[in-house]
Amino acid sequence: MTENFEENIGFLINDVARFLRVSYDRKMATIGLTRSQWLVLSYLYFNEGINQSEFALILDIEKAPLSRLLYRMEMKGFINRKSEGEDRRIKNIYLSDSIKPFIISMRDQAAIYRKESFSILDIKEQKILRDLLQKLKKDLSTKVLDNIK
Amino acid sequence: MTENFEENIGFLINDVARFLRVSYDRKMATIGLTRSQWLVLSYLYFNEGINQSEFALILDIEKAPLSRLLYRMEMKGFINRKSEGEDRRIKNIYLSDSIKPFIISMRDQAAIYRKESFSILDIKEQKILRDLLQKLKKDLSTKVLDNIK
DNA sequence: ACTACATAGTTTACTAGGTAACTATATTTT
DNA sequence: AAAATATAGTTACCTAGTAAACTATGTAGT
Repeated sequence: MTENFEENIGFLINDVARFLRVSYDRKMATIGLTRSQWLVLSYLYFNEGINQSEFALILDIEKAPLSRLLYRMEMKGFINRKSEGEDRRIKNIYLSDSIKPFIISMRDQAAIYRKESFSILDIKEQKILRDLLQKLKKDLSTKVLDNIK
Repeated sequence: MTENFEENIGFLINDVARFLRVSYDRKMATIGLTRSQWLVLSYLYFNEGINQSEFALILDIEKAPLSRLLYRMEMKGFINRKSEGEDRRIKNIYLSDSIKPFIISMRDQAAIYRKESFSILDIKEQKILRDLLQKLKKDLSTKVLDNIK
């Protein structure tokens, strides 16, 4: 093969992301949550009352998939949505009382899992990786915006 | 927030992977292909006649989504599947004649796009990133297997 | 030969992401 | 004030992934 797929850095990033994602999902499934749901709950814990449009920006997904995700989470009783301001279009999102006690331990589990997942790299290597990824992410996000406009 | 999401290396990897994925998908959409379809065609170009189970292993996805992906690609006339061996369960996959001329230029476009995407990092940094990711991937894949068994 | 097990591929049900088109409500322009 | 435009959120349709249950076919054990 003229082009080496194993060396292809684009595929590599996706492979690593998928490994993390899949095994993370499996862990979270044992407590009845998906990765996306866990993420939503974690962010909400520090931003209760945020509206959907702002939340979509923070999570960096489109409003449409967020709408569906929140619908599912509302059905499961994890969150509630309220139109409470002057602007009746806006829905603010709140954690349900029943879910709050779980969030801290959920975040602890996630931190342990993350530590395990990256244990093959020493602290120095992890910092290098983080710096390179931050540089890349920043550059890619401006490039994506350039292409849209 | 006690936990810094911007510094979280797990999220970072997923963010970068998503940026690459989404803008890649947009590029490929202009020539009527999705990223998965492009990948299937590229691999097939060098492995015509492979069967679905082997192909799923190489692509590292489950047989179920591959089955659907190949179905869609067959409907679009990109590939054909033939049961030609002794074992009548096995389907071998071939590129259609009409698609072959496009594959080279498709791969060229992908290479250009990849070069652009990583241009913010110099060659040395790209090598460091690739090495760290390969190390991580190798370790994660064994960890995933450990968790399954 | 018959039974049990294994394998190839498909189908179904779920989560999750994208875009596009839509409704309802606000805001701006004229 | 009315018309045009913008924004918040939803719905519909697409791709794509996991998992589990299924069909059809092969293989191995007894």
